[in-house]
Amino acid sequence: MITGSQFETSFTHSATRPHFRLIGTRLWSSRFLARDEQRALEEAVSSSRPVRAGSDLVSEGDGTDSLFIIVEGWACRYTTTTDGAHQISALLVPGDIVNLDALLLDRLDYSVRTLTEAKVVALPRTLILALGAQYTGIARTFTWLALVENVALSKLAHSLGRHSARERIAHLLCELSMRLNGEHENESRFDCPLTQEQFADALGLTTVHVNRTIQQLRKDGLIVTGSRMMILPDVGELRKVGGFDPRYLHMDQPISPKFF
Amino acid sequence: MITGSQFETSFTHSATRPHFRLIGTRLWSSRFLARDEQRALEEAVSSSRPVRAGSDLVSEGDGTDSLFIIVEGWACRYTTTTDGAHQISALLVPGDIVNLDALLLDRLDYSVRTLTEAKVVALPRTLILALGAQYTGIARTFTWLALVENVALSKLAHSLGRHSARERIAHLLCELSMRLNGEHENESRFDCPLTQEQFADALGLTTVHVNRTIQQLRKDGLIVTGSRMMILPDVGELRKVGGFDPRYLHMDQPISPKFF
DNA sequence: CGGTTCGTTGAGGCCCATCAATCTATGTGG
DNA sequence: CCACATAGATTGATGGGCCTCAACGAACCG
Repeated sequence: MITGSQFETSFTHSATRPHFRLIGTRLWSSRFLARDEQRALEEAVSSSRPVRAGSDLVSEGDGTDSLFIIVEGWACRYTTTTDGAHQISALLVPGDIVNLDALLLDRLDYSVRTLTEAKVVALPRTLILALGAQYTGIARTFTWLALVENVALSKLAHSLGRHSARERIAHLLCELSMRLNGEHENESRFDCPLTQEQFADALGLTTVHVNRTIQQLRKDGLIVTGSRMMILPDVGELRKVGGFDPRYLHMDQPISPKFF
Repeated sequence: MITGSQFETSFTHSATRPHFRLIGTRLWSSRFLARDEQRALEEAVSSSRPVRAGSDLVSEGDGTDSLFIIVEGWACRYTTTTDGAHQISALLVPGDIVNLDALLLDRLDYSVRTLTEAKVVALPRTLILALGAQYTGIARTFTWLALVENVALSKLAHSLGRHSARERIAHLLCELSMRLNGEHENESRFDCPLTQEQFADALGLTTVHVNRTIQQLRKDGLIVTGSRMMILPDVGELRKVGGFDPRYLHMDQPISPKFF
């Protein structure tokens, strides 16, 4: 197991090839970033570092000196209670920030573990804070990212509190499809490395019940699964099942002229 | 029902008595605020405005021009799905910010309704954004607030996904006790206006089951309820039942010297 | 005094958990 | 190349936590 502090020491903050690493990330596509602010962030990011599957990027209780961004692979944020039960609070795919909280909280309340082999880059916290003090757009971007995460967590709470197993699974699959593939009317397919146990931990269920419910969805023709491949033949129908409305993801970034 | 836009028009932004309104709020006690930044915020806040119980402060889909802070009374953030089920994602007590998301999102993904008569003050969004651009501490404070809300929502998700009804109720009561009264070893009591239906909506349960579980907690001597009064005779024991660890609330604000 | 809100109680049943076993795929070392 | 180990998916039997439906009681109020 890799603790956060051991982990980040092996990053090199070379300014040699700083470009293009952030392109496509949530961070990069913020509507609040001006061109020079994007460039400043690009120069703050470290080179990418490979991480093995199943290792902890950060652990509960850590104070971490860097924010990490997933460049390749999947990870998840999760909490553990005294009784040993896990709850995954976020699935992290390429472009997502791993530990936004580390920016201003000196104690993390969750752990983050890779679900596959992954590559991550690091942004030193103090550097981001300094950039945020200098560039308004950068400060706003990180606040915006935190607010968007809030919305996603509210949605998760609603799903866990008020939806059946079938609805929860359908909703999660619609969300993953949207985040990975964007808007699709009909078929959508993506590489999904999640085990049924991880589905269970994300949805507040047991693996047994996840299994049976997925079988039911398969039988209904709503999903098709191959080895790590997830196919949603009819996204529209699956959205109805899960009560999925993509707006909460705030993936579109329309510029309302009179916003400021 | 009062929509957000109708609502905020009736605020007056007089600079006559700007002091003391924010004292005790989460916002005010941020460790990131310097003295002059506190003063700048004080001057940005409107006079307080009374709101009737059961009225919506903001509604899903709104774009709202102000942030509201509860000065008196209780409210809740909640989401509704197509099938009509409610899920409360946050209980708001005096000092809490109602709609932090409105700062940078142009579409709210939840509604906020007062649970009692209440008084709120408003902070115009554009003014906060301007202050955030000018004062680093103010920008950081709002980011910090968003991050702390993140942690609370993760905790809620864990509770909904992995805890029994008994544990969820115990946990919520411990949280409310901590937020309202601070740290208590033994007895803690507070005015609790929540109906059992609202408990149910906050905990992902039905009113019937909340009722039976509360009765069990009463029988076990863990809670005593009078008219709107909630008494926790043994907070320590109740914390064990709910698996409650107050650190996630981030209410203490220790200054780690080398944080920046 | 009738209406409304909220709390309480009972009967019945389903969704999902629990426990445990089997099956399959993958990988690893001899 | 096979024996074996391991992770993950699947299946069955059983039970319990929580939901549903429905009714009633209690407190408050115009």
